[in-house]
Amino acid sequence: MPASVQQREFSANFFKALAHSTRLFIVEQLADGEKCVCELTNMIDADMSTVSRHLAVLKNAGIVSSCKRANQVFYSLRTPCILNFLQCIQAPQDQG
Amino acid sequence: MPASVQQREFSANFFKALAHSTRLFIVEQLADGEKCVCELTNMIDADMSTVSRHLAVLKNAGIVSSCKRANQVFYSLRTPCILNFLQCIQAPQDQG
DNA sequence: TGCCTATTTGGCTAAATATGCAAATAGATG
DNA sequence: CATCTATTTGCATATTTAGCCAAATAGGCA
Repeated sequence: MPASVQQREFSANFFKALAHSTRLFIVEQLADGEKCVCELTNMIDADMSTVSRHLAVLKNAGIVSSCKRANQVFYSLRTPCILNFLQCIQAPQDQG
Repeated sequence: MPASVQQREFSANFFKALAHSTRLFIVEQLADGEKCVCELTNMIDADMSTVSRHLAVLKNAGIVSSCKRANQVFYSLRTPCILNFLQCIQAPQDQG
C-alpha cells in the first residue's frame, strides 16, 4: 500500500537524522548501551554543544531516548533494528 | 565490529539520499517497476529538472540505477530491501 | 539537416544545516 | 548561598541543499 504524506515526512525526517557521519557514530556507540553526553564528546572531535545538538536531532527523530540522572543525561537507542539496516546497506551489492 | 570512517560516510550518504519526501515517493513508485523521468514528473509537483536532480541523488547513492532506451531514461530500484526498512521505521513503537 | 521530445546541466536565490563560542540552565556539593 | 560540572540554547557564520528557469545534450524522425 502507498505511504501517506505524513508517513513519508516522518520517514524522511528519520533518514535525515541518520544522514551524518557523527550521528551514525553515535548510533554505533549506543549499540553497546547508554552513554552520557560527556562520554560521547570524549570520543568525537567536536564541541560538546555540537554533540548535544546531534543527540537532539536523533531524539527528535525517535531514534534515541534520553534519561537524566543527577546532572548527566544518558542517551540510548530506541530502534535497534537500525543496526541491521546499517549492515544491510554496507553490503548493497549482495542484495536481491 | 565498528564501522570504518569510509563505511560511515557511505551510509551517511545513503541516508541523505533517502532524507527527502519526494525521493521517498520516487522509491515507492519504483517498487512497482522501472519508470522514466517524464512518468515520475507527471506524478510530482515539481519541475522536470528538479525530478532529474532527485534521481541523480538516488543514483549517486547507489539506490537506483538508470538505463537509457531511445531518448528516455528509465530508473529502477537497486536495493529493494529499503522497502522493508521503510515499513519497519513507520511502526517504530513495535520494535524490540 | 532541421525539428521535436526527453533529459541533464549551469546559474541563481532561498532555505536548511553544521558548527563554535559564549551565555543560560540544572543539579550536586562545599 | 557560591561554585563546580554537565548540558542546552542563543547567536553568528560558513556550507550545503532545493528549486526554478533557461540553455545545452542526445536521440528519433520528417
